[in-house]
Amino acid sequence: MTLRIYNTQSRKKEEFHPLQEGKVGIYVCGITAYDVCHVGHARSAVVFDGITRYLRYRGWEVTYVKNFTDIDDKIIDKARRENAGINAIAERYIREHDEDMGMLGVARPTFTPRATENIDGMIRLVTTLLEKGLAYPMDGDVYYSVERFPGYGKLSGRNLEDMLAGARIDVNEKKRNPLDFALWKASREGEPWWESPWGRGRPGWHLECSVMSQRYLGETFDIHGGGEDLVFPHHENEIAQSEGATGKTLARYWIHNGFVRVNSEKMSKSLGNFFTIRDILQQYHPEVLRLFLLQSHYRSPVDFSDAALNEARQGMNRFYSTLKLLRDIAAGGTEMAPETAEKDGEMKAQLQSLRERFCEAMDDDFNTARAIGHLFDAVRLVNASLAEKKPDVSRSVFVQAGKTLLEIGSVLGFFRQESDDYLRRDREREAGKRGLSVAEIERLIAERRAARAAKTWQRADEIRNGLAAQGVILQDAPDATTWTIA
RNA sequence: GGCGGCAUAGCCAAGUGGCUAAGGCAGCGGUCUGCAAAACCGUUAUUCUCCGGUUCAAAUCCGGAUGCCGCCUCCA
Repeated sequence: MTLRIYNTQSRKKEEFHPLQEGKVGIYVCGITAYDVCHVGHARSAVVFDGITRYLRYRGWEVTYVKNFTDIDDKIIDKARRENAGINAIAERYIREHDEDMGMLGVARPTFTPRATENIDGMIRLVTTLLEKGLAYPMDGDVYYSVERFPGYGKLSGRNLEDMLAGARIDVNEKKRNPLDFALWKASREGEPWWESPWGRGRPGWHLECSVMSQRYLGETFDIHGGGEDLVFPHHENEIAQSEGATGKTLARYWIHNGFVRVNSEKMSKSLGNFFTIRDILQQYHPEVLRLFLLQSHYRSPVDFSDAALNEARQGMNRFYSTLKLLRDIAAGGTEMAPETAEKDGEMKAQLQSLRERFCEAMDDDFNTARAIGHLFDAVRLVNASLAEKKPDVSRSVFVQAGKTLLEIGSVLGFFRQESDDYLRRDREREAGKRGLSVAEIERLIAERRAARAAKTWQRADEIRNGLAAQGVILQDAPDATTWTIA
């Protein structure tokens, strides 16, 4: 089976073959560290986390590089407003980013370089571009001359004439062509600076990625990713810089994730319609957010809402409820069929088929939505066997089913928690949101158990209906009553 | 103004030329249950925004219309 990836540059799905047998190099543009991350950042992180996990699951050795932009206008502004150093600002938001991503279960990239650690490399790259006649200095700035790079526009499907025809480009008389972009900016009063052959200044935004990707992955590497808003101009400019300097292809496959929307509009800082990751994780389990994000294909827009998250929550509860059943079986607490059960072979075949269908879906441009569908199929299969009075599948095969679910789920970053803990935390969180007291709920349940034991059904039903009116749903089992929030 | 994307059930969402149009949420009927809930079984799109075309065959390809969105300025 071959992995196929939609390449932004060709606008087609292409077969993926890494440059080096058995190894994959991937570079993803990270955040500018000037504020806390919102759900849009979470999507990008979760999508590329899933992609790298799958590439590893498939057996490739993956080097995953994700940078931090720690020198930029917005960081400087923020530092000024807060009367702090830019390092302190960047440091703070990088730390917060790492915390958020940690909570989301995003695995750390192999390397997380920062722009300011790579100034020397950037100066060298600008020097090369000047030597090649692809850039020109102007009053302490250095600009890239887009007309001198023949492939300019190839990633985003634009050409210079069309772009110039559109009148929305600000005029800067220092530039020879309005589309030229700054490689190096002379520093103004009070701004941070580094010494350079062109005077004291600081790098333009696009430069760092060209330098850092080459440093960790080489002149040509396999996959370059980021949010779709980076296609133009950021990634187009990276190509111009890197390929202009080396004469070699920068990245062989370009992957861009779609936006998170709110009421059909892009979630963004400037529109002010964003939700921070940490706020959402107060309301929902991280895996619920992951499920919400991965239930759509990574290139489609996804509309963020409380209702949508709650649907994902119901789905995740379905997974964990089944995992709990399987875990209880593994612990030996459930009476089971003998090891020679008649349907063992069938179940084993289904489990193998689950693996295959999962890989088939993921091989088709990381179709996590389809893959998750298969996971739900497996849940139904297991539940159906367990629903029978005498399951005709033996314990060891159910144990195997649990392992398979955990194995496949882990590729998507799911099922990282013990099912009992997950379900308990879900109850408590949801009760908290509604201002309900867990102790009071459990007291009423105990009272109802006594009523049921005494067969005073009226009182038992009164308690249950009262709780149900508040959204507390009871589930009576022979040995205990559990509860959940609707 | 230039360039591009999307439109599938009540909602979310896979499916990109040919078997019964995945899956989730919600709903309905049944099994189970003291009654419920969960789970399971069944059911909910003769049809994929609309109009034309290509084809033996189209949600899937082509043309047009309508609607929504994005990039072109910082943006995941």
